Amino acid sequence: MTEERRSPGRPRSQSSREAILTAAIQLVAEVGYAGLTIDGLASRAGVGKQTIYRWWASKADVLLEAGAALADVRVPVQDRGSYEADLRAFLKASYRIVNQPQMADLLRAVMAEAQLNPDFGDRFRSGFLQRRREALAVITARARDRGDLPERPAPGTVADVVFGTIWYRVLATRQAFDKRLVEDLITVLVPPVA
Amino acid sequence: MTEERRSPGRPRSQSSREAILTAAIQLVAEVGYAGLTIDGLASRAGVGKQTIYRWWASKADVLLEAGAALADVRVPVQDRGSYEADLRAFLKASYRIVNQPQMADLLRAVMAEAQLNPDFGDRFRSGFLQRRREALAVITARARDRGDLPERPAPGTVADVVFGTIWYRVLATRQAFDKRLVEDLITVLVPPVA
DNA sequence: ACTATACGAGACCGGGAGTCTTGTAATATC
DNA sequence: GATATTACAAGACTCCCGGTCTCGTATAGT
Repeated sequence: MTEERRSPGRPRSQSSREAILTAAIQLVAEVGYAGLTIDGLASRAGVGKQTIYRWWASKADVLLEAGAALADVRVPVQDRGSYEADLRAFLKASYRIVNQPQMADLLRAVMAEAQLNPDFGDRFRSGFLQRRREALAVITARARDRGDLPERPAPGTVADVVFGTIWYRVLATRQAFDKRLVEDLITVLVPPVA
Repeated sequence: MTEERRSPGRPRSQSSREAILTAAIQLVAEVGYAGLTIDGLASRAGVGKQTIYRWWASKADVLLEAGAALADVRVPVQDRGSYEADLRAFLKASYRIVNQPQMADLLRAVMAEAQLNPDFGDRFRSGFLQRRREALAVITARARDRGDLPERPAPGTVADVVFGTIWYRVLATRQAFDKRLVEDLITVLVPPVA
């Protein structure tokens, strides 16, 4: 599909790219997002500042790409037979991602930057948040076809509740996203017997 | 209760304090939190920078205090007879606060800063987020006494779901917190018949 | 060979955060 | 009233960081 037309000139250095992504994840964990500087990132990665600016629009875009690599644990959307089973699988995959060591710090940094930098905010919403909602929408759409989906709340509200609760724990209470929360969310979103 | 022991020296200027809080709210709406500078804030308020640094630890602390003033619409905790009625009153009061003109921008700024500045994050959590949770806890505790509270989810999860969903809309989707969401949250949290 | 692009290194500039200084104003105590 | 104490507005000052630019070099296609 992506048969890249090779243009003349020196090609992009993949080793530099990976060094930058790795250094970004490390540095956010070490010094926090506020302490993360482009100079520090460049020196840790052993690259020139210009190499960062050439490929990314901001520190946050570097982190977003690093996070995508860190979380390529694809959220499963296979049919598990029922809305409840599908939802449980989705939630478990989500906490597997969120509970990765440096992932919470990374998510906090990226969400913060999205509030400060409107352009990045747009990229973050359309390139990350929206994709997560669409993954969940596959599950609710299937449940609707199956006749499995409760009347209320609307699928959009399901997404608001699921992602809202997870993000709130990451940003606000800093509690772990544990299996207990998975079951509580299912209790709340899947009607008892119907 | 607060019979302040007056110390010698010129007292704090209340007019400067109010000018700073007002200017902070205006400027966040005008130039965004990222564009809000201490110099700009001081000059808009007609005060010296030192006056800001003397009373607040950061821009975000100014905003937090300004927001408290803006939202002194106290969330009602009167007993309305049932868990559902109490919860509905709480949610309606919450959206009345969140939907104030400059409130969403202010909340976004403060939550972002809480991720960047750990010290402010602690103050924000204990001085704001925790208080909101406690207000809601009054309602769930009363429901428990009344025999009105569902077994699941636990009160803590109720708070996670309520505040999480609201914050997610503010930070992520930027959808309005409307009456539709109030009813959806009640549908989700209050069991149909019990 | 020639052109085009990327690279690491680092100089450079502008702006904002935070501190400090100066001269003045307001209050308590004597 | 005199003195001590604290707050005030204004602005100078330093430091650090983001972002751009320059330089010499490296790696590709033509």
